[in-house]
Amino acid sequence: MRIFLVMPRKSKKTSKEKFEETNGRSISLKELAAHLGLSPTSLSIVLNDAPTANSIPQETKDRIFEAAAKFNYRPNYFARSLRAQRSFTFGLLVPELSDGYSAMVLNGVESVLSTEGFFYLTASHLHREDLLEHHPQMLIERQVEGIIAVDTPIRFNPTLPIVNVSGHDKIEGVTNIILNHDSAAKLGIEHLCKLGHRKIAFIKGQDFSSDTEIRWQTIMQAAIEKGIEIDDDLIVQLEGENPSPETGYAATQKLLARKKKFTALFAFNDISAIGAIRALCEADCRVPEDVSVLGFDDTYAAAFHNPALTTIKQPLFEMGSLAAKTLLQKLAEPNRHFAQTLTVEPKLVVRRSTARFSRK
Amino acid sequence: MRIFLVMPRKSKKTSKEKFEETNGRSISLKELAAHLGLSPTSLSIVLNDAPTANSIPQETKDRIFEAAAKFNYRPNYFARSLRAQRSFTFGLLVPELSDGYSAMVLNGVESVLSTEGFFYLTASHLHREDLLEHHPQMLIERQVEGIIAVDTPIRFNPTLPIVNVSGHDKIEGVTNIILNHDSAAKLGIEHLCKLGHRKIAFIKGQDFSSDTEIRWQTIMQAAIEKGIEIDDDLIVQLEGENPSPETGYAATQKLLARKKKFTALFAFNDISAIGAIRALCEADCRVPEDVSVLGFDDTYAAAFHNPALTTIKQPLFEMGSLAAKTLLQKLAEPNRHFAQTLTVEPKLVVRRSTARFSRK
DNA sequence: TCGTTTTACTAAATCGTTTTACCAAATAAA
DNA sequence: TTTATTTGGTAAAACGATTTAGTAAAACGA
Repeated sequence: MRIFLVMPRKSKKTSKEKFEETNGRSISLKELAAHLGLSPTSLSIVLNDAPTANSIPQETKDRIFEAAAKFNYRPNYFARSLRAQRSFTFGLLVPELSDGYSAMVLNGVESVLSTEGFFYLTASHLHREDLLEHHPQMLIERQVEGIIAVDTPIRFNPTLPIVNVSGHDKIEGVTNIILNHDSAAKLGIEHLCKLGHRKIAFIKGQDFSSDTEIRWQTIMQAAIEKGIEIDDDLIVQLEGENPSPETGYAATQKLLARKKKFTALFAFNDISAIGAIRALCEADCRVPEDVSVLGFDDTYAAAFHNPALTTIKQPLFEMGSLAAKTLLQKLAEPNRHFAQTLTVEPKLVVRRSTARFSRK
Repeated sequence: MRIFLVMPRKSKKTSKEKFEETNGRSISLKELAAHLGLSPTSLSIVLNDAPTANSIPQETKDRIFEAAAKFNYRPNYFARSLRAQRSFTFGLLVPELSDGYSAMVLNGVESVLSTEGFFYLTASHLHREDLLEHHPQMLIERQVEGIIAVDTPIRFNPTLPIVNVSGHDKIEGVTNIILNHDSAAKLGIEHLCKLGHRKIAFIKGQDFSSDTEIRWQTIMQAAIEKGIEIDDDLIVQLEGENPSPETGYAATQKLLARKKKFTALFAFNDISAIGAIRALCEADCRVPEDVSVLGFDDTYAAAFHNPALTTIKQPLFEMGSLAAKTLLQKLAEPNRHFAQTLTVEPKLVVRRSTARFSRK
């Protein structure tokens, strides 16, 4: 079955004129067929360029195309989907939209889907366990053909193709799109090392974040390789679901309360780095003169923060578009075996929040 | 027709167990009916609690409910939608997702829709004229029951209910949800006045932003009322579609190049205020000591910027939920007349980016 | 007792496509 | 001339629900 996304446009009428021609109601195949004195079957065959269409003379085809254009015929989405058992729709599971992270990924997803005639339904789970179970069910009921999860644990039976952006669980049938965390950690640690930092504090992510564990593991590894000692007192963790810098602010206050000296802070992400900078400022620590702060993600907030954040960039848009492309491929080739992980590369983006450590 | 969103849950089986009972495929009404030795009609009547259902004895009803629960029966979305001519879906038109503004509105929309069994399809137009025409068509083809537009001009024939968040065009059938811009402008201007500012610079929005014109008009009005003179040389306008602070940065550089003195800057939104602060910093203007900067929107970025932004808060989440509620009402009461505009109130949020003007 | 109403259902139409299975006429091949 | 193939279509089934228009039996009323 060939899906015709775009009807041949011969006439230059505006949508308004067409609207009036069809009296405001969209025309059905049956009506169009009646108007042409042909059967719906013939129209369907011609409009979809089905195999049988070669036996239909060009002249008839032209008549059909012309009428379809004139009446602005569009196949009814439900009828077609019911028949074909296809929805041309994906489900998107995200924690929350306004954190900057998911939105960037969605942009990438949409950029691919819109050229393929696909749409997507979004569901935010807010890290709530009940929604993590319920939303996927609802999406499946809506007949989505696949699911793209973003920073979301898979708490349901994967009966359809799934791509998980920043997913780390190895589940049959689920492709994870992940950052090369080893590289990311090395980029971060080496950058701080080169600047002379040895006492580095860390903000770990919330337990519910998919990347928390791997990021922490790789950072420890990279630190060991560089001979950096990680002091337990210099580790704090984000708490709570607030998608604003608030959590990073609170965590850093806790860190400062311990009165242990550190010259650099490696935050879990840009959002928490921004919160951290606020806490540091309030404690009369200058960034970067007294403490260097390193973010993660490179969301829009990073470049224009004051001071501009040095950060490890994740190619979020590309991760979104890769997720969409992969899922489309999975649909196109259901029997092909797909890699369980696709890896993308991070980049160090040096701005103003990190600086050489100078003993005072 | 009553739509049963939630099936009675008698058994405590996990979704996985149920999955195995039905052999992985979801069961159809016909199959379920055959299994019970009844007609599909009877099941439909009972499950939907149709008027005729009173003539069915409770015992039979129980059998039906039980079997439906046991086999985890779900009505096929396409079949039901085809028959009922309903999609339980809205279309959302946004300029872009990752600017913080649209995402907050979408959060509000989703919070309402998810309790009503509705989903939404998102389409980003990036302010491109072709997409402004094309996307609504695609959404309508997908049979959305209504459209919520966010900061988006209506370039199509409104054949279905529409709510436009921050829309200002008066179009029959379109309800605009707008901020009380008079209040907003007054809040901003009065705040700056009280702090002693008289030479105020302004960043206007891009021409494509729905709020640009009204915001500018109301600000001028408020300035006149306060006896503030607006110097043409102190007005700059955002240019380009970049959703990052970049545009505000560029605009402010242009402003500074004019070498005209000003003590406060009223930006079009938080994003551009953040860009402006960067430009001011680079020009060795301290914020707020030398120049006060006032933002607009109160997105997540505002509170934790350095310095924290004083801003005019738009209740974006509420605007989204109000939009969703209104659109649902429009569907429920197609003949009722709805107000052409619904107004929400701004709030002044005083933080650190504005301060008293002190002559040096 | 007869007619009416209520009870407990069901057959068939419908929503708007696509697909399968066919048919009649014309043309080509043997 | 007969048979096979191509041409140019169409009728009907299918997708999976809901709804309309019934029907047969039981209960009720007069």
